[in-house]
Amino acid sequence: MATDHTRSAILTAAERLYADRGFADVTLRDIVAAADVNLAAVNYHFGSKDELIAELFVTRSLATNRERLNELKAAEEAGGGRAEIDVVLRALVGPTLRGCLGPDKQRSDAARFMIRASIESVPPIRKIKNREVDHLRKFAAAMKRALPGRDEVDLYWGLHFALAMAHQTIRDTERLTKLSDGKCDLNDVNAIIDRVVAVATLALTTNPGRSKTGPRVNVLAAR
Amino acid sequence: MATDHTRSAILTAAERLYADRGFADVTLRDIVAAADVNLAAVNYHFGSKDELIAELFVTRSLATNRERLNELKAAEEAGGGRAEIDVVLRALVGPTLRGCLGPDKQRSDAARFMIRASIESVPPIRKIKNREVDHLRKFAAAMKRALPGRDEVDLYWGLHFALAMAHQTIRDTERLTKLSDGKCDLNDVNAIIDRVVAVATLALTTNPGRSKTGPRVNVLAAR
DNA sequence: GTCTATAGACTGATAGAC
DNA sequence: GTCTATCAGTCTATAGAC
Repeated sequence: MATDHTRSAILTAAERLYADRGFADVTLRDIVAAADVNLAAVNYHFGSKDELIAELFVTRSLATNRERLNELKAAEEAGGGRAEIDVVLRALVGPTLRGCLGPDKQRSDAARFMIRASIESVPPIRKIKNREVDHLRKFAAAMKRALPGRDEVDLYWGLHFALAMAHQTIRDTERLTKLSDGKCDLNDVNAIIDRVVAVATLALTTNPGRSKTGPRVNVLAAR
Repeated sequence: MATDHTRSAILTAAERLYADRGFADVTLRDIVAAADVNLAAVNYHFGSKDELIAELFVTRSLATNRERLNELKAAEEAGGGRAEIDVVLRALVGPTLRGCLGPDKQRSDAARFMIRASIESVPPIRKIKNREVDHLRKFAAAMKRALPGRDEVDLYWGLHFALAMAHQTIRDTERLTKLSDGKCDLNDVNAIIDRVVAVATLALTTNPGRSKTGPRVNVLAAR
């Protein structure tokens, strides 16, 4: 523990470099040069390059998951063990979106690292994401409490689509900005959260065949 | 052109290997061994590993884009220059989803390669995807014709969310299957297309503050 | 224990003979 | 157009100094 400085210097430098230039472009030699430590120190402290990336990602995603569960728990306790569906969805996508988007967040190394992890999805990160299912089950359960009458399959699709909209917005900020010629404001995080929650809530609370326009709008219960 | 066989042998072997094992795990030496050609042939015919990947991806995604535009054009001609919004959205997400999901498609090298490209998103592929905006503008225009009264910003968000749901479904098949304990059928492509189109259509055709359950459901026009 | 220095195996890329 | 030989650069592993 005498020189824990080396370990944290590697973590700090790696997070910044990966955030700036991506996983493919940054070598261990770049990292140790920026951290001003020896090359072998990475292997000594983390075992391998992949484990270094995994440690960075686990730290940040554990924090997000904790925030999500805190929001959910607070909402359900306030509602006597049951929260409205839009509040549950807000607890699911809010922390992630707030952590990755927004004007000043753009400068945080941690935020930019998580965006990068979302875009590039290298093997060590994919491996960790696959273990996320247990965490999501808690939200599926809360959604079931919020909408006890809804078909279980529809709930899973609703959860899946809510995460899809949130993650794609983080991942593809640039494309939406270009496509809309800057008209879609990606800096107003709260407005984005509202949009995602609203669409997912609507999909989960509208009964099949109720739309006023389309002839075959079956919402979540298709076919 | 005497030995164009070498070139196509490399393409075929590379597509299969990348589909099977991902971009990170497959080396040029693996590819030339499978194609039974010389190592230097890859650099001679394609310039670099990245350009080989780019060529594979461009070929497949051009085919999908063509299919999308054909569907859109046919629908708008049938409707006298204007198609219903759900039909436009179906032309947008249908070809991609049909190309990547489904029971037998799971065996096609091309389909599995495109899934892999969607998941791993290596630099050469990201570069190509960034040029996709012009293609999407045609769909934004068709959506504007379908819903002339709708705020332009809402249309862009609707397009963005439709693509988000489609791509995440392709990317994260495994997670949804695990989360739902197999209850969500990822083999029924038509049902999935219906779901995605239905949610996106609903989001685009419902006026703010009309939901029957939530107190603050503003759909796409948030804040 | 902590860290340095160094070696080894592998990668993509290329020069030059054929 | 094809091939051999070889390049510089990468990650990983380890022997040994502090």
